Amino acid sequence: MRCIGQSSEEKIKEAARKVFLKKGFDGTTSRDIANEAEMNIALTNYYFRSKEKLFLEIFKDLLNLYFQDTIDIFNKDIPLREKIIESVDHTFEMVKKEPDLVIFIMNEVHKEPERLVPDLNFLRQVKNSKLAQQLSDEIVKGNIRPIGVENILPMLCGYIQFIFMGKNIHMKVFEVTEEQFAVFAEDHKNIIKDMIINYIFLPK
Amino acid sequence: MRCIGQSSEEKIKEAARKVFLKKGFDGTTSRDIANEAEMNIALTNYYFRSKEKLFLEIFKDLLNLYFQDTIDIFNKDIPLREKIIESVDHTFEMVKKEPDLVIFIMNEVHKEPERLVPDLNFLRQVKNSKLAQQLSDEIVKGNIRPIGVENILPMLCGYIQFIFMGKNIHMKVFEVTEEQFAVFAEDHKNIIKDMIINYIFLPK
DNA sequence: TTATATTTTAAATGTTTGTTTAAATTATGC
DNA sequence: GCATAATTTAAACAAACATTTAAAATATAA
Repeated sequence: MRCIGQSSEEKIKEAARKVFLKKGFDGTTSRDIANEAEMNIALTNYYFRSKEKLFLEIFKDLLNLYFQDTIDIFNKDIPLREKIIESVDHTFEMVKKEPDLVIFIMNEVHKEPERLVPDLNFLRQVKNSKLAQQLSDEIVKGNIRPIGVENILPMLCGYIQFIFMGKNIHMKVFEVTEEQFAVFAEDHKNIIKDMIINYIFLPK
Repeated sequence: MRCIGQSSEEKIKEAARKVFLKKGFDGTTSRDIANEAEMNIALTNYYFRSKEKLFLEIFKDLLNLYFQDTIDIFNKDIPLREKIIESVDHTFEMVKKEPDLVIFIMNEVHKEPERLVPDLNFLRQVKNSKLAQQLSDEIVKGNIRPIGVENILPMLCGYIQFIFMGKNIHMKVFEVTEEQFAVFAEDHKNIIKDMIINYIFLPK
C-alpha cells in the first residue's frame, strides 16, 4: 500500500461523499465518482462492491454528522436558555460548513425512509436526551410553557436548516448575492433565538 | 381527438407531474412516466419533444402552485395579525394537500438554481407584495419590531414547510404513526402562529 | 531473486437510458 | 368515401449506465 496521502479506498469514499452530497444518489454515476477521485472506474466496485453499498456507508456517516453534535448538546448539563442558544448556533455552523448536507438527508430519506431503519437506535437518542427531562422540570416549575422535545427540535434545528435549504430560492426571490445572503442568515439566526426564548419562557 | 376524459397530452402531463413529484427529475425515467400514464413510450416525445421540456413545463406549474396563493394572501387588504394567521394556515393546507411539493422544489432548485431564472418576474412579486409596505407602516407606528419581508417569509411559510419535509425523519425519530404525526403537525402549526405573533407585536 | 498476494488497468458485459423511426391506426375535412 | 392529417404503435437507436473480467502492474514476504 502506498502510504503517502490517502489510500485509494479513502480517496474514493471522499470523492463519493462529495458527489453524492452535491447530486444525490440518483444524480450520481459511478463515473462521476471515479472522475472526482481520479481513479479507475472499476475500483469503486473493487473496494465497495456496488454503488449502493458505497452510498449506504457514506449515508450512515452523514446521518451521524447531521445528528451527533446536536444530541451531545441536548445531553449537556447546562441551563435551558444556554442550551437553546448553543443548539441554534451549532446548527448554524454545521449547515454553513456543510451546505448540501440537510437537503441531501431530507431528500434521500423522503425518497426512501427505510434508509433510516438501520440507525433507529441512534435516532432514538434525540428524543431520549437530557433536554426532554429538562423541559418537563421547567414546565413543572412554571418557568416555561408546556412543550415537548418534538416541538422544540424543529425550532432549534429545523428553522435554521430551512433557511439554508432555501438559499437559492431566497437569493433569486430577493435578488441578493452570496454575501448578502450570509448577512440575512446571521440576522435570521438571531431572530430565531430571540423568538424561541421569548416564546418558551414565561414571565416570572 | 377523443373527447371522453382527458387528452393523451393531459394524461401524460398529469402522470409526469405525479412521478416527478415523487422521484425528482433524476429518479424519473421516460418509461416511468409512460407506465403511469398507461401510454406508449414514444408519446412523451411526440407531445413534449423531450423529458427535459416536459419537466420544465411541469416545474413552472409547480412553482406557481408553491408561491401564487401566498403572494395573493400577502397582497390582501387585511390587518397584519390576520395575514400572519392566514399565511401559516394556507401553507399548512398546501403542504398537506401536496406533500411532495416542497422537497421537490427545494431539491430541484438546489441542484440547478437556473431553473428559477425564467420565472424571476413571478418571484419578485413575493418581496414587492403589500405585506412589505404593511410591515414598514406598523414599524413606524411602533406596533411591531423592525422586521423585513425576507425575515417574515420563512416564519410564515418555511417553518411549516420544514415540518412536512422532515416528516419521515420525525416519524422515525419519535416512533409515531401517520396519525400521530398529523396531530403533532397541527399542534406545531398553532405554536408557530403563537410564537410569531408573540414575537412580532410589541406590547402597547 | 522468486513466488505470492494485492492493486490497478483497459476492455467488455448486459441493461437501461432518452429518443427516433417508420409503419399502422384513427380522426378530419371535403 | 376518399385523401389528408393527426395520433399511436412496436421496434430500433446510440449513448450511458453499473458491474465484471482477465490481464498487467505493483507490492509483499520468503
